[in-house]
Amino acid sequence: MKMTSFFAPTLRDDPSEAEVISHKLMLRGGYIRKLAAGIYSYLPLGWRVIKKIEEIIRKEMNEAGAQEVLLPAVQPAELWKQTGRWDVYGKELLRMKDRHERDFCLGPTHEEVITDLVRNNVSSYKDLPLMLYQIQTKFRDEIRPRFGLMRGREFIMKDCYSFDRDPEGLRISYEKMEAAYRRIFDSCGLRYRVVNADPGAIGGGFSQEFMVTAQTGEDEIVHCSHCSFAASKELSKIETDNSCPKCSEGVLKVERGIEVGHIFQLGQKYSSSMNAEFLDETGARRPYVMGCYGIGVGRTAAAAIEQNHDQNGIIWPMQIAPFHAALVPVNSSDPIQSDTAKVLYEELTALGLEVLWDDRDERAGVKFKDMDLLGLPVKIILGKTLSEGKVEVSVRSSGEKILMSPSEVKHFKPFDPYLRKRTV
RNA sequence: CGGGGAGUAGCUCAGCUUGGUAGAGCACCUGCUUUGGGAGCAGGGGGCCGCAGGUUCAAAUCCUGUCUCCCCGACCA
Repeated sequence: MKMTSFFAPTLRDDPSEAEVISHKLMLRGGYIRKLAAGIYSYLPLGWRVIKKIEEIIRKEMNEAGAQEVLLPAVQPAELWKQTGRWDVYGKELLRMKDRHERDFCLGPTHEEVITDLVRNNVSSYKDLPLMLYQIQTKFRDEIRPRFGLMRGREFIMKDCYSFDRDPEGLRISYEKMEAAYRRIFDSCGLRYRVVNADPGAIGGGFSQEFMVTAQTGEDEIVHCSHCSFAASKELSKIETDNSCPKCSEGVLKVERGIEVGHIFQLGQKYSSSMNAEFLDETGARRPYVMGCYGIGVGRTAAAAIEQNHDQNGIIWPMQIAPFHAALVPVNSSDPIQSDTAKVLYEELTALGLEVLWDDRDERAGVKFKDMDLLGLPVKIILGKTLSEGKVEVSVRSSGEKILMSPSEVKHFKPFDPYLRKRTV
């Protein structure tokens, strides 16, 4: 993509409406724009990041045996009345009426809809287990939306639901999901902890949260300095600096985190109230044993920024960066630089690499500042070293700069996983 | 919803106390110079001062109402 034709309106000043770093940087970098409180447009850069995260999620969900569906965002009140949540959910549920004065709501979550779908179309134990997921825009009329994508009212969420015949089946489905979640956040290049949590309004029994660690996180996590023990602070009621209840070798420390995923063992909460049942081998009717598994996609992007940034801007992990590299000819009026840029751009792009070519007629400083703000993992700089036949490859996270010939750029290690493998 | 703060150009803000008909920096457009970390000079475009009403000869400025946005609390991916 050429910068001159790319829609990425960057700002020099922090917008006054933004308080947290991810919100500031996403606005400044031209990733998002606000339409109303807690409601944002994703600009090309922001949408690219969202799609990267979504693809990682899809891959792991599919491999875990879940199948992708897309459920309606607009849902009839009747379903919500069956589970009692029409009255319980409160003002967070955005309600509306159609032209016939029938009650509807904008889905904040989809337990009712998915349970309805499955009860109407699955009736035998032979069809279980079943795992279905979707990636969709949710709406929750939060009392106080804030921090940009961190807590929006409209937000993109991956929600997955498992249907099993018994608690043992649920345990297996849940463990598959937990493992898939670990792979997802690993693949996103994030550091995180898995903590035992309070199921809250969704209900059910056991639940765990996936917390991306960052000093700016809203939640406090107690974790062991020695083993993998971790719990949310309010739930654990454990004092810090005590010894670990699990391994007793480590000492408990507090850390801050951002909740990006939450997985629940729901049990029969929804299937019972909605009469969602299957027939077992004996012909007996039994309610499904359910689990549900959510990931905040936009929040994951925001959390990645909270965890990975510096004074100059975002530092994306390569896996979810909107582009793998920035191509920066320092002086755009230098024909050697622009010719080399064109050749390199075409070569790298043909190999499958996503390159943002800063072909603007700007001074070097402007381009460097902008590319650092955007947080692209690698800058390929064509400048004074070009007279010696070298380009400079600069790593955003470490500041490391490596001189190499233009033809060597495609062999730069960090690009490896993203190169289209050619059949020989 | 309770408490606090703010709405003036695309962004950051000044002007408001003491009413006299709107400014700066950045961004944008044109020209010239410049080209390795947010350049310089010259010229230019852009704002019914959130909205409605009131006071006044006169309102960005004073008064009333209203909407929106942000921060702290309860909620959550």
